[in-house]
Amino acid sequence: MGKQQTEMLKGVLEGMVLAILAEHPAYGYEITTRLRDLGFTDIVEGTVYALLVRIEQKGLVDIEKVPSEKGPPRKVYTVNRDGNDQLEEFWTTWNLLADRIATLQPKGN
Amino acid sequence: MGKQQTEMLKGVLEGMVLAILAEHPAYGYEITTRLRDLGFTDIVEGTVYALLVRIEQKGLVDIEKVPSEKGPPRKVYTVNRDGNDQLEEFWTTWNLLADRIATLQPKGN
DNA sequence: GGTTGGTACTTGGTGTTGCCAAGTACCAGT
DNA sequence: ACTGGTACTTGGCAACACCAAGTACCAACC
Repeated sequence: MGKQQTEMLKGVLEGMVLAILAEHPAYGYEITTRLRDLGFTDIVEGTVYALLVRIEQKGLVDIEKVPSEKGPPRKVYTVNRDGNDQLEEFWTTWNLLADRIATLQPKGN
Repeated sequence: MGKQQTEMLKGVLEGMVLAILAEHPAYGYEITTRLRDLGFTDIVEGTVYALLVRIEQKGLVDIEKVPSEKGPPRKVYTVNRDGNDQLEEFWTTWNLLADRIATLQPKGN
């Protein structure tokens, strides 16, 4: 996919990752593959890890290190209270935006 | 609205402006007020003008200078062929994204 | 007749965010 | 030993929206 989707992801990817983590705790690599399964085939690992660092620094998640049998230890992320608040805010903002944009879309017109 | 919406607008605002221009040609100040009417009350003038310069340089619009009775001459923008292509691509990308995000939203699930 | 206020566009700098590219580390199977 | 999958890190880059201030033009007002 082109640059267009890249730009559109800005500000959205964080919410998506929080949403994924809200389903159940997960670690970076797992999240990446989950996103790929969702259709975001060209989201790069580095992007996800950087994002995880960011939401960690914002204090939206708790972290636990869990040893893996297949490689380095996993950093398992769990959304905490602040993370849930942020996630809710994300959904309201998103829905608002989506509604407004729908107004502009020449579909039902 | 907060930073969240700001980030979400990235890559979306351009499409919205193209969509507005596709309804009928318009000039910067007009587009800004139109966006405000749509609910984007805190979109700043400077942002819109900068965006217009960008889509002009990308060759997505044609420009005509029209004198105004109330101030400096208006730069009236019209979407051209490339602009329309871009707009269509915007809608498909947007709809795809919206669908995928809907998957993650714990509403109908 | 200078000042205010609305119209209309410009410009330079900033912060956030996702991408890119390369690297580290660990382990299993060949 | 070597490849390949798992798992995380890091440094530099580009795009985009915001911010702040400025220019310019005109009408109306006191």
